[in-house]
Amino acid sequence: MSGLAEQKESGSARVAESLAVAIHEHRLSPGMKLNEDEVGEIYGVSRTVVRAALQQLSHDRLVELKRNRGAFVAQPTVKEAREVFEARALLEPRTAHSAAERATPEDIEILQRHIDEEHAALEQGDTGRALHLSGMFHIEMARIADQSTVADFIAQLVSRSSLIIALYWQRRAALCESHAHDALIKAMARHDGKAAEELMKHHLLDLLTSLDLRDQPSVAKSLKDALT
Amino acid sequence: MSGLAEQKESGSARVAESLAVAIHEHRLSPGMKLNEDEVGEIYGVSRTVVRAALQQLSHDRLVELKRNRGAFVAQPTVKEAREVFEARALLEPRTAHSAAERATPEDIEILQRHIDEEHAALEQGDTGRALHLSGMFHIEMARIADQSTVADFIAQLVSRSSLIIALYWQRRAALCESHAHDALIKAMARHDGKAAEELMKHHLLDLLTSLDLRDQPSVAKSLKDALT
DNA sequence: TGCGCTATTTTTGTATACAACTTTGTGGAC
DNA sequence: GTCCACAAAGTTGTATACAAAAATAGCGCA
Repeated sequence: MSGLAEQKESGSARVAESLAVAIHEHRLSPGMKLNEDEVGEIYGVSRTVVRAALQQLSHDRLVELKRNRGAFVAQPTVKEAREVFEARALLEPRTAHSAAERATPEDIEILQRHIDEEHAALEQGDTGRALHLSGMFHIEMARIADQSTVADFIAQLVSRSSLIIALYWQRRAALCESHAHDALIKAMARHDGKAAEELMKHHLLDLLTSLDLRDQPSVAKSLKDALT
Repeated sequence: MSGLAEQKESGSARVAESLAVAIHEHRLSPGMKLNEDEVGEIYGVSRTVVRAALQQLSHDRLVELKRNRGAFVAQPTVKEAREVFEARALLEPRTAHSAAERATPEDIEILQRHIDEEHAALEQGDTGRALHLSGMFHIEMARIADQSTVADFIAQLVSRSSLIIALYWQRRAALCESHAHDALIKAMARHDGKAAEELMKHHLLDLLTSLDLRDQPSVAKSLKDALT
């Protein structure tokens, strides 16, 4: 599938996607400087497209742009982490409610496939892929709810959550215990909106409490930030 | 204030802001093509900064970017309009609740000033400014709630709402009857979170029902769209 | 006259060149 | 030896030049 079929997306989209994956997988550390020339060299593109990609990632809050200073991998603070999950708590439970009421058998099938792949990835120890699929589950749910505007917000929040989880992860088992997703899909299969809403609410709470948000991130943006 | 004091923001931010205002004030019609050379000439900047501005506006959903085709002023569909207000209904009532509980006397003062200016603008017939201030009221409320992540979403939704209202506006009086904001500020002054939440919920419902979302937008994207 | 193909023009996508700013390194004064 | 000023290097911000794609116009043909 990655041979020569797709060539439609623009260069900046490709670079942004690749950088986003690298950030999610924690290969790019929070706070790391993203030099435009360097990135351009790596992907074989000019600074023009690198800048477009960085601007896009900046809007997704995966990188922070500082005027005349450059782009840095975002380093969500504890406050920001809480805010992201509070925003999700506002959006996702009622979206799950709608999704449960609207879900078709095909939708359930798609979600079930996501869960199965997630399980497989976890068993193989590929936590990065499991995390990605776990996020896709949430995004797919918003799509089922037929709320593309909310879905866009959720997609952004899920993306930021991945970075947050990578930063503040406390215990591996809490990654997004597929039990929660299993229960959710069952509620959706029987179109039990209220149950889905409650399950999602508690799922997000569990996710939040599984993070260690007591102290500041360990990696500082700069030495000054760390030593003052 | 517009003489020579501020010169800090980048060119693209300035262009984006100016275009956004023009779109909100309906001076740029939905569907209108935004030629990069033309825009650049108007603002005396190169296409480079115009493209950056357009990309930013695209992320705010105020313009639509079509690959190899260019940028067009967004033309929200009826479905999109409903979705925007449904998203606001998810976010704003509970944000108003938090804001009411946290609001300081200074916060109330700021909001009151917004309302006063809004009243003044309405009496002067400057509906564009009134609409802008009305939106600022909602954004300020999210700021008071100390939820900058949610505030960013609300800011984007308010911005899109302005365009939607400009498109689907039915009756002038419904613009954002300041009565609703007056009642909200009173609830906040007495830190009545529950009341603020309910008021916001109904305010948004009123806003939505004041729009004429029965049929498609009247302005076509191009002459061809209109005549074929 | 109407249709379809090709050539031209226009516009966007990308690369490169230059200017402005920030940071860093060096040297001198105290 | 420390601090400040200034110069040098490096990076970002912007403008321009070129390539690729789309829109348009002109022509030939039925």
